[in-house]
Amino acid sequence: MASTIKDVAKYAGVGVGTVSRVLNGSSLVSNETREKVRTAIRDLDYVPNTFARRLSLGKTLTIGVIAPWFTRPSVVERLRGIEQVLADTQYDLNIFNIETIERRKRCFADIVRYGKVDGLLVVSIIPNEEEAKKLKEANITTVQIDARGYFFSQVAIDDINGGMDATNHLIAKGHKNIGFISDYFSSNSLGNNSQEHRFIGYKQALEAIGLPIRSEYIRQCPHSREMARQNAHEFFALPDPPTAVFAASDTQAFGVMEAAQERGLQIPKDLSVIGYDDIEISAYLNLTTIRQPLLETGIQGTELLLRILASGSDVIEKIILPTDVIERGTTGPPRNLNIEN
Amino acid sequence: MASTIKDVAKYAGVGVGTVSRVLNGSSLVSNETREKVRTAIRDLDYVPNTFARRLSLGKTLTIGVIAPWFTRPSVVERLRGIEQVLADTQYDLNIFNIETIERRKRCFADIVRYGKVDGLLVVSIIPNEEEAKKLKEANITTVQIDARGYFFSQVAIDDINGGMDATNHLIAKGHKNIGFISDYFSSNSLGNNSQEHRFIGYKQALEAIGLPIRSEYIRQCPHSREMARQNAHEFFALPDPPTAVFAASDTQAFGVMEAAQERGLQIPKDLSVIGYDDIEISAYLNLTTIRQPLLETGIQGTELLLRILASGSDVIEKIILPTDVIERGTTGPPRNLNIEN
DNA sequence: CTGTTAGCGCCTTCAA
DNA sequence: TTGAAGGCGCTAACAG
Repeated sequence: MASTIKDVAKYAGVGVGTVSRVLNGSSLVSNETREKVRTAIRDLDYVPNTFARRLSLGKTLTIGVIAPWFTRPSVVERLRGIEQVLADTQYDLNIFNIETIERRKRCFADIVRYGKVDGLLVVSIIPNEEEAKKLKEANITTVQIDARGYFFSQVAIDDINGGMDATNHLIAKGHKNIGFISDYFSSNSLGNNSQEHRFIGYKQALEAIGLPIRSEYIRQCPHSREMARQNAHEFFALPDPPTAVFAASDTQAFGVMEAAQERGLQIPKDLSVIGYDDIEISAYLNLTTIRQPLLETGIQGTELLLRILASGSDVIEKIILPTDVIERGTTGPPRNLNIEN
Repeated sequence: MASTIKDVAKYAGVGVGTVSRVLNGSSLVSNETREKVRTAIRDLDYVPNTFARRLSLGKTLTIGVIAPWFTRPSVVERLRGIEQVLADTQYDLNIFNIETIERRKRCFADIVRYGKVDGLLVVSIIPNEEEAKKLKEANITTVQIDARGYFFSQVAIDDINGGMDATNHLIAKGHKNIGFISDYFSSNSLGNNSQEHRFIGYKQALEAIGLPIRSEYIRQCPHSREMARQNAHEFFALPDPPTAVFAASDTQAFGVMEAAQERGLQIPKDLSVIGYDDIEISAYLNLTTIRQPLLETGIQGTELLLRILASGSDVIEKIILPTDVIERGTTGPPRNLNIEN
């Protein structure tokens, strides 16, 4: 059924080597022969067997992606970008979904052990030193997406800047008492520092205009609406509660909004809320937030990996993509602004 | 670096054939030899090269998944189930994301052309007759998930029953005027008939208790909140508007809720709304809905495919998974129930 | 420029 | 029960 390179060679009246050469774009073929081979390929509807090719080449021609929280919309969006660029290449995609720490360990171990990928895209987590070392020993070209770190090239967001933008947006509205809720800085021990960077941005924005960093305004809790809700309630119980809250993820922003509603606070009159991510529901719930170019990180990360794979370069390249403030209905001036002035 | 079957053979003092035999669990090996080989494998940390294996076997040992709307939470959940069971097998996973009709055509064509998969999982769409024929000719074992049809084995939901349950839930609350909004019955020409089945369930439930099927209560529109919103407004403008609406997807239910809000209708006092799917936000928005076991369809579909691949059976097997009514805050008795009685 | 041939690593006969 | 050898389809080195 499926024809082989031999069939093509026979049909075109040439040797298999020649067919292989035109297949791989070698310039050492006369135009005439090349044409003969091309028509043979077309006539026979020949498609090279990738496995034979890989075996012979000693390459896997596949890119692995290891990503946690596979179900989160933000991750899916990145995967879409990755899939999109890989679809037009000879590379296959191999997805490793990490849901637990054990699974993470096993994934990294398997990847180097089975040697089934030439390149690896690590999404939203930072390989630790040991993992990085093994990856390099196994000669697996690695690029990180949505995480900083020192070992590999990366495509990331400037989370410090994003955190600063969010905070400045609130400051520009007239807020002085600004709360901050985020996930734990190194959530799940997965080693992503985006949360911390957003916090640093928050801090720097406040410091820049001489506002105090008040520890009672700063909270970390698991990445869920529910936990954010509980923590927001503690904000409201403060003698001098914040008039605005910057949540380091939209999901947590929703928790804050829910708590506000339960407390009878109107948004944005009594409380402003700004999130981070701009996931799909955020527009629906009218949340002001920081948008990051999710799809784009997937695309650029993959292109970067492909580039490195092709060039063999080993300089570490860092691409930083910008964030945008998306202003919707959950932020406004604080209620008592006019009274104070 | 990576050791080969030859290294193992030499180390164990046997021939490569023997190593291959223990690798593949042949019984034609003495226990003693088997042990020798096993320790050799362990000592050398040997892992067989899958590509060589595949080439030799003439099998791809990979499962393809073709799925539309890759970004929808419901699809992601199914993929999770698929990935989960495949992770413990020798099979690789190859995902084809369909976003347009052209892409769909190309995917099906490529899959048979390149012959890169042994088995195929088709999610939420029904292969048409031509596609089915080609798949069979190419000897690609296929299982459908979340779609009915006659060509292949499948794991699906009983959407008729689900539609009936949704409608009966409304009826039990005392509603007699029940609207129905769904996607087009064959949306995007992708050939999924779940929408139609939900409608059939709706119709049967009404008929069962002698309620009329009123065409002005039935609307189809693109799968989006916005379009559902517009259509809901047309419901409300009716001289005798429905007191409850069954939306065939949660997304559309949100559109109905939004319209109700704009119209000043209180939910569930003035209008009951029930959705379908139980996607993640639904709990947050307190939507009563029909839950379907998404992850489970992925798991069972994959297991079914693996089973067929192993047995070579060609009887068409259909697995139907149940749905559940998840009652939350958007359904209640109609306002005028007490007046009427 | 082109044909021939030796692997790539594994599985599977075929003898022994 | 086991070893040796041929072949899966392709690439690359070698000779011409």
